[in-house]
Parts: sequence; structure tokens; C-alpha cells
Amino acid sequence: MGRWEPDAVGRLRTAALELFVERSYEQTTVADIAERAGLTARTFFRHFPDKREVLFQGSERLEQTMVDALLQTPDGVSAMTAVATAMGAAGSYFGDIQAFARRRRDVIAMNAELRERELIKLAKLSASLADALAQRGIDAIEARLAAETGMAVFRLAFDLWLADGEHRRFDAIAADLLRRLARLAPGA
Amino acid sequence: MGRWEPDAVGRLRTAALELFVERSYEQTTVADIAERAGLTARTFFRHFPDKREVLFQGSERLEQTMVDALLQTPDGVSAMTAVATAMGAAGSYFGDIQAFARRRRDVIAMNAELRERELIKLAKLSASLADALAQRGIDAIEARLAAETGMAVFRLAFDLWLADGEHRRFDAIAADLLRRLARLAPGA
DNA sequence: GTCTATAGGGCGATAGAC
DNA sequence: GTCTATCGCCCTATAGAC
Repeated sequence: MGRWEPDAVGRLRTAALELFVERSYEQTTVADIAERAGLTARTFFRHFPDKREVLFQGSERLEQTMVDALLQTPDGVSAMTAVATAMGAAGSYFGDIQAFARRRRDVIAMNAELRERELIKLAKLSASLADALAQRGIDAIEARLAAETGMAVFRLAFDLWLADGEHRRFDAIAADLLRRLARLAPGA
Repeated sequence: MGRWEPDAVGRLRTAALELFVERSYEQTTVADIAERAGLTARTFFRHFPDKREVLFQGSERLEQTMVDALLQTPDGVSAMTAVATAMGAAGSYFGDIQAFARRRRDVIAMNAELRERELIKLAKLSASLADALAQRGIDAIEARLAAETGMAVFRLAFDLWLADGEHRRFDAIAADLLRRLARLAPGA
């Protein structure tokens, strides 16, 4: 046993989600979160740059997973195929955390600031995918177009994945949406 | 002459953009903005729900313009064609405000909170377009897919429109990107 | 760990326009 | 009288500085 209880970050994360569910994000102060985790507000801010981030830290790992998958696709595959592969990797990453993801989604849906933060995380992810595509020799604009479009599919797939009664895996839903998109696009 | 100088909102907007350019968003307090506009901080918050919003209020009009254009497309046009029409309306709406838009873009690019706010405005726009499409009888998921994809194109087109040396109109750029997207998508 | 500036909300007062 | 835009003062929580 060390001098402190272990896993301060994990305890803060758990405490935060619990409190946000119990009494909403706005009605929870950083001091409340820290107290439940047995820490002080000052300690909270040493682990998270701001109050919102306690729900979002960890997205770097998803990003890395998707970028890695994209970069490992064989040479010569199309931009959209590479993006589809990255989406498949996200599916494996998500696995069966639906119950947790649903609680988290509900908290985020109720608060504008949290929705903003979620969007910027996805925008970062999009930029990383575009970089990775460009790194593979794809034209810069085409790379951004494919990445942004891919993220549009990602957002919608994530939403559907968490919908009531949905039983398919994330990547199956994403693949289905990509197919529908292909049918949609030629009209322009 | 009334008791107060007219157009408090306009004065606050101008003062804010000036100060953000002069000394950055972070280094400008709401009191600074209000002072330059000849008002107090309390009055600022009566017109804008928060400090960020002073740069974004007005986006409702763009949204209305695009939704109206979308709804006025003839019956039977495809989802992507309707979205393309909305994009064309946005082009007319933007007209020749490039100089202003560039200053605004530079301020926003320098601050994470402002980027977040911009993203949520675009997400709202996307949701409105999806609603409008659904209202026209398009399947709900297809509507969201088309709207999200359209917004991906919108974001990129806006970016390119403000790039140095760009001389085309916004809608010309958007139309070009939609064409490129159509070529990209079938690969999936 | 303490100290502080700023965001942003609540409530009431005021001074015009009508 | 009402309605509306402004200001003043109080407050708390966030988040950064020291």
C-alpha cells in the first residue's frame, strides 16, 4: 500500500460520471467530484485541464487505434477503403462498453458545453485521419474530404450503435452506412 | 435621440472583434468589451449568453437561408442535390465578406473554446438540414447521412474559400468538392 | 496548497419610451 | 401605468498564478 489510494484519475472519472448522472453536470462542482474521490479540487486540476475533460480523456487511444489501422492498410487502397478500415478498428476498440457509453452519452446530451467538447474531439480525430491519409500519398484535399466524410459516418454510426434495441456491432453499422453513402453520393 | 446610443449589440460585436484581434480572446475580458462599447459587463450578458457567443450570434440567419433553399427544391430531387442547393444559397449569403470572415477565422483558430463553439454551430446547421430533408420525405438515416456529409463539404469549402489566393465564390468551391466526393465514395 | 481574476447568474433599481 | 434597456451589487465556481 502506498501513501495514497491508487488510481486517482480513475476515481475522479468514476466519481464525476456518478455525480453527473445523479445531479447533472451543471449542479456538480469540481470540489464535489474531488471530495467523492477523496481528493481536493486542486488535485483534480492537476489531472484534468478543465472540468469537462474528465469525461473525454482517453480519446487519444481511440485516435491512435484508428490511425494505426489506417496506416497499416495495404498500399494502393482507396481513401474511403482506408477510412472504412479505421472504422472497423474503432469497432473492436469499443467492444461491449455500450452500457457505460450510454450513460456517458446521456450526460453529454444534456449539456451544451459537453457537446462542444465532444465535437472538438471528433474534429481532432478527423484531422488525424486526414494527416494519416496524406502521409500515404493521398492528395491533401481528397484526404480531408475522405476523413471528414468518414467522421460524419462515424458520428452517425456511434449514435445508432447506442440506440435502444440496436444489437449489431459498431463496425457493422458503420460499414452499412458507408454503403448507403456510396449510393447517395453519385447524384451530385 | 433616445436615452442610449443605438445598436448596443452591434457595438459590442465590433468592440469584441477589435479587441480579440488586438490582444487575443483570452486577454480580453467582458468588461473590456463592454467598456469600449460604452456599456457595462452586466449589459453584455443581457445580449449574449456568454463571452464566446459575441462572435457567433447571427448564424441563425445562415441556417434559415440554407433550410429555405433546401425546402424550395422541386419534389423528387435527390438528398445530395437538395444539399448542394442549400450550399449554393450559402454562397450567395456569404457574398463578399471574405475580409471580415478572415479576421474572424484567425481569432477563432487561435482559441480552443471558440473552435468548439464553431463546431456546435455547424452541428446545429447539420441537424436543421437533416430535419428539412426528413420533412421532404427522405428516410431519417439517409437524411442525416446526407446532411452530415454536406456539412463536411461545407466546412472544407469554407476553409478553402478563405485560403490565400483563392478567388472563386464559395458555392463554386463547394460544388467542386461535391463532385470530388462523388468520385471518392463509390470505392467503399 | 493558497490566493485571485474572471465568467456568469440573481435580483433590484433606474430612467426613459409608449 | 407598462415595457424595456441599462446599471449596480452580490454571489459562486472555474481555472490559472504564485
